[in-house]
Amino acid sequence: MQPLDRVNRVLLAELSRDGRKTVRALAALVGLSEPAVRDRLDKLSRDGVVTGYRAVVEPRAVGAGTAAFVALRFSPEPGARAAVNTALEHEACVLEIHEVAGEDCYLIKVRVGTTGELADALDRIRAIPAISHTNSTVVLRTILERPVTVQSGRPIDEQVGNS
Amino acid sequence: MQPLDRVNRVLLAELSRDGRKTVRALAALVGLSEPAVRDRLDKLSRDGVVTGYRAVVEPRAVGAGTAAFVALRFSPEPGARAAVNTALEHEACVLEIHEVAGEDCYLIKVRVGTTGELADALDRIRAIPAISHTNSTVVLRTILERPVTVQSGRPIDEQVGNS
DNA sequence: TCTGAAAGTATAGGCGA
DNA sequence: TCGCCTATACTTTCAGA
Repeated sequence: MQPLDRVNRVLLAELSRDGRKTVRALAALVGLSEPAVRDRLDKLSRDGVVTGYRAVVEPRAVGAGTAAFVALRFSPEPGARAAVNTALEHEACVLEIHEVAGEDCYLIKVRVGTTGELADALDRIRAIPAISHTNSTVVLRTILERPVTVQSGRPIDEQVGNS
Repeated sequence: MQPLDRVNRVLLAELSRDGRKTVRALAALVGLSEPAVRDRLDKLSRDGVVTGYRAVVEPRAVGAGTAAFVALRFSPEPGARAAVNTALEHEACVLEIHEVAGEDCYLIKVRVGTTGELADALDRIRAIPAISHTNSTVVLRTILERPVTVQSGRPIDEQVGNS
């Protein structure tokens, strides 16, 4: 996980905005040949810097328009954590699980279609044995939701000169 | 925003797993011609069901390995909301802004490289005029982080028969 | 729906640090 | 050895019939 060079930062910045940009266009952008860019992309994937390419879907269009954040507490018994993780990961509506500092153990993000489905999901989550307490925050409206972005720095062709 | 038919659900399920899958491969998967699939994809983009294609980047590799959720309260003056939105959106580290039910007004998700940068970001956020109160929850470890997924239902070739 | 031209991608072989 | 190059063969896309 060494720091990325400028070329890789440009490639990542570009692909995190448009994941279908062609290798050819990327090569022209960074001033390298296509095979060189292909090699870099392969390496970024192999190294786990790029974890995948995805279509981003509007949640409301696919029955996931209702979001909530749920703070969880659970007993500190050995094995409880693994059991909780497994149970939560099997819930398709649980999109994020974060271990957090503070009184709560986990903060999770849930997406479902309706408040009724949210109620059902919470029932299932509360039924997970080790979990002792949940505290839900329902999202009324999502104002911004954007992916991790990469700062590309100055464009490649300004690298030299231009004091 | 009518409900998606089975073919579109398969296309979305596939592209949300592999956003670089070729139209040809998708066409073979759903049993339609390439132009037909191309038309469907164009329409899904036009209709806003697919909002884009992106490379997913490992946050730690690009200096965004530290996450926090920050609950915000702000004065209910007219105009305050718009000012807060604008100020938050200009912070590159603010990845999500959710308007929530409950005592807090907003719940936002922040990603930065280090806890020092987190402190700086919080200082800037607290300096936004209308904001009266912040309550941060620092993420110690992210256990799961996955995109909205689409249930494809039964595979296309099982549509008929097979009682 | 088909088909050929254009665009994009993969692979092989070679060069220089 | 590694990263990059050129050249070429192959695949995919797209527009017109």
